[in-house]
Amino acid sequence: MDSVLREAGLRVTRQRLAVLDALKDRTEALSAQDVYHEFRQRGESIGLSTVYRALESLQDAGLLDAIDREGEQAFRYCSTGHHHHLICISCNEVEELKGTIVEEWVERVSEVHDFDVTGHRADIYGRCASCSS
Amino acid sequence: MDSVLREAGLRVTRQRLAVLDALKDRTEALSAQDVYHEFRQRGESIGLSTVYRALESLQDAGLLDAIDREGEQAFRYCSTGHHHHLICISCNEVEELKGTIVEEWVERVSEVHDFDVTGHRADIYGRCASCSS
DNA sequence: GGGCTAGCTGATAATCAGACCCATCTGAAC
DNA sequence: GTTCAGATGGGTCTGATTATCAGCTAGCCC
Repeated sequence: MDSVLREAGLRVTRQRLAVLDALKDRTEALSAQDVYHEFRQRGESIGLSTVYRALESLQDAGLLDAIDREGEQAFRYCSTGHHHHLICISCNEVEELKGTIVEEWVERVSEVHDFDVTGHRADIYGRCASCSS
Repeated sequence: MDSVLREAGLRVTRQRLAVLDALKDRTEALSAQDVYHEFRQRGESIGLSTVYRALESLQDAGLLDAIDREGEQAFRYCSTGHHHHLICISCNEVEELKGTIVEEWVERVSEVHDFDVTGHRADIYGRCASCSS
């Protein structure tokens, strides 16, 4: 676990490891507030600012993906490589979607519109099988 | 202009007309704050809450499209019918993208993952031809 | 192993979009 | 014209995120 941080050029600290650990092995996305409160409930000490900073640097390092939630950002430990998300608005469960259809679309649009594309987002929201039953 | 509001089941008020007017004939997206400050600078009186409410109800009525901007929502007067956006991060210019590729993708994913889809977003960000030169 | 220092932490304050409240106002239906 | 549900304004509140800054510490050098 240390190595992932080190490779990303980040100093290995207790707090970063704790944040990474809280997101690892989870398929749902958590916001900074979620993570912070989870720590507090467990009696672990961490600063709110630190949680924000840890999430940001882990995202920059490509270890976490940010997911837009109504009014706040949530983060998920994701595989590397570009992908999209299937997000359950009920339980926050997130599935990764791999594939090239969207990328091909972006490529085509960028050419047709003479647009210098810097990014795109394509996410699907809804209810997962267990939440919609 | 009145008729669009009336058809949407909204009462025709000076403020709603003003907000609609501020967005109409513009291709870029404006946030509630943008709209509010534009009014204030012109010396027109309107409440901030009213701007928020007007934008919300106009969006609900399908007259405006919401666009996610870093930390805030922006709105654009858009054609009816589902479409996606090509957003210039430099000048906020927005182009509408029609097409069914994304919808087909969503449809397929929804079936494969047994997901009750309630919405999706597929927007492309970058620099328009004139901003990238 | 000890010291040094850039990078990190944490508490608090500041900021900023947006929601809420409530007294007042006004379209529009009669 | 009267009526009143829906709309407005603005002040206050909330909740997420960012800035500040003094103190701490990981990791490098000796």
